[in-house]
Amino acid sequence: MNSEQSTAPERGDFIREIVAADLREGRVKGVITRFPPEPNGYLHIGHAKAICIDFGVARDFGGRTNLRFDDTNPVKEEQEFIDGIEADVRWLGFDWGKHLYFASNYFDQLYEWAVYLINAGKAYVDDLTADEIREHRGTLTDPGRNSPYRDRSTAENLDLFERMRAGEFPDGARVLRAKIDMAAPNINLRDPVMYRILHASHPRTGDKWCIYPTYDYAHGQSDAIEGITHSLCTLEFEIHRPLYDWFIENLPVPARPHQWEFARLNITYTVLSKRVLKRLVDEHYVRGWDDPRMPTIAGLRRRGFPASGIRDFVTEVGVAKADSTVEMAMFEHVIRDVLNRKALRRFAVLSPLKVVIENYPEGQTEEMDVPNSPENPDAGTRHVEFGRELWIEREDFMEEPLPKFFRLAPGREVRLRSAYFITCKDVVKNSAGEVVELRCTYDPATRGGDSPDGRKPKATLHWLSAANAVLAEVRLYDYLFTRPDPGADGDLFADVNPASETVLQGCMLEPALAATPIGETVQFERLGYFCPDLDSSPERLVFNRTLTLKDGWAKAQARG
RNA sequence: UGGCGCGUGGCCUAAUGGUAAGGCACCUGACUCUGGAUCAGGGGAUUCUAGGUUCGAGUCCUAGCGCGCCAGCCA
Repeated sequence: MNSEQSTAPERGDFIREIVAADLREGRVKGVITRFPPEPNGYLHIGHAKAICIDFGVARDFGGRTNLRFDDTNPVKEEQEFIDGIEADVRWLGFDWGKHLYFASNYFDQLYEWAVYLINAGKAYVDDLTADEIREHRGTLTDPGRNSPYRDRSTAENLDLFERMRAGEFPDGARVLRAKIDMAAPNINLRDPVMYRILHASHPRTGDKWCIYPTYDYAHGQSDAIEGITHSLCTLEFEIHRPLYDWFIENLPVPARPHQWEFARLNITYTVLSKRVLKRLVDEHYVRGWDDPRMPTIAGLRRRGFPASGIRDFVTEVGVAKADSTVEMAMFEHVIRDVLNRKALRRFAVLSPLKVVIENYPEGQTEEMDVPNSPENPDAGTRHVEFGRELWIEREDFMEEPLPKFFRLAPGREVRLRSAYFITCKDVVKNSAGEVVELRCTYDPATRGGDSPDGRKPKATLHWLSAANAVLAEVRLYDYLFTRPDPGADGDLFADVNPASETVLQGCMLEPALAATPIGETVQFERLGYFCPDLDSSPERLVFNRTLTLKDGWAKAQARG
């Protein structure tokens, strides 16, 4: 995925146009981008957009992409997240080769450069507390005031900074700040903090450091060290660019990376904020970061959404600078498009209703040939056992059919897919009046699903032989939130959809489905796309519904 | 209120000064052994507003309005 020698697209999104121009006009000789996650949680589909852009742009111009962890805050970061993020990027289909880096690799260099700035009179140690610093910063409209420690001598700054590093001071006692302009209209330029004291051990550097660089100080220089030509990120960092540029211009860095910002992804009926996702996990609204309802990469994977579909979605959405919220329907459309072409068809009955074929010989079975994929004849056919006792979907029968209901009803004939036409002769009920069994007859002349006399039933049902269907649990998923704009009028957590998961027991599957590998999504005919859950085992099959099929009947019903 | 950015059908995106285009969604119809898929068609935009430059403006200029982001020792 990263080694294609391709030519630049003649016209792409605004970022690709910039890159093409930089190449054409000789500002850069090649293209190196980077994907820079902080390992403080799991990646979500918003990150997938960034990943596709970072790796996609480099690939389109024959360049390369580094995976660099921006691990500058050890109190929030964990090895678990590093591992998870690597796995997610890889699963999405991207390869950083040997270019795996960590901002923490540059801690020594960053420290040296901090000293360089102190010597240049452009950084100072501040003894103000966090509250005092905030107070001195001013507001959006009022300029800030200089710290009383702003004009310390270089010698004193050097001494204090060295002692900060040596661990002489407790957390929060002092910080190193860039000396820029406390009256700058851009608040990021009001003497931003470069280093803070954090007596915390780091997943990578252990206890070597007790002072850590801030993201603002570390990011641009890390890009410079790696020779990143185009530092792509989301819009909220736009206002920080002048600060990155200030560091780059005032430090003897080996290269001058340029940052370009694009709008982050938003999708209706879900939320793409690490902070909120973490709360959903911590407060048990979901079972974990990889819960199939989560918009995390791990959740999407577990839910059965193919990586290629996620990539296609990002392409479909495009890259621009205007804030936008994409409808979930667009995501689902792209996923269905991929799955319709790729997914093998299988039979499964989620809510089984017994059917007895009265005129079918007792004890007889047949192997029916059923296509694996009508979209792709090369996928061949498989055998599905037919017998006297069958399961059909409870919803496929109505004792008193509504006007536009085409499926089975007393006296009506329907087709069982790739099998026979059957006609409902009788309805068996229990003492509560519930339908528990249908007595039907079949037409032996319709074997395979076609009638020699040209009869065409208005409905075709999926079915399973009661004798060999296997039992499974099936989990149905719906939107995580009840409204397209969760939290828009108040508490976001009050908008969590209480019916986002429905667990069905006693579902019947085609026996072959028991061997479906994790990671494969199949279509249960007429029902939707499903995949085995991580909880699934040969002893206890568990399937997730990835997505339903588009359902005109359900839509008409909902419309009334 | 200061700074930065952004305003194109319900949603996303295109146009590179020359007849506002495409996808999603929605609505018809055709076809169909998945009420799926596919195919054909349809409705829907005074390009935020007002001025200006120009033979010609979604695009350039000015002003206004609206929205987003920034006052972490988070990223």
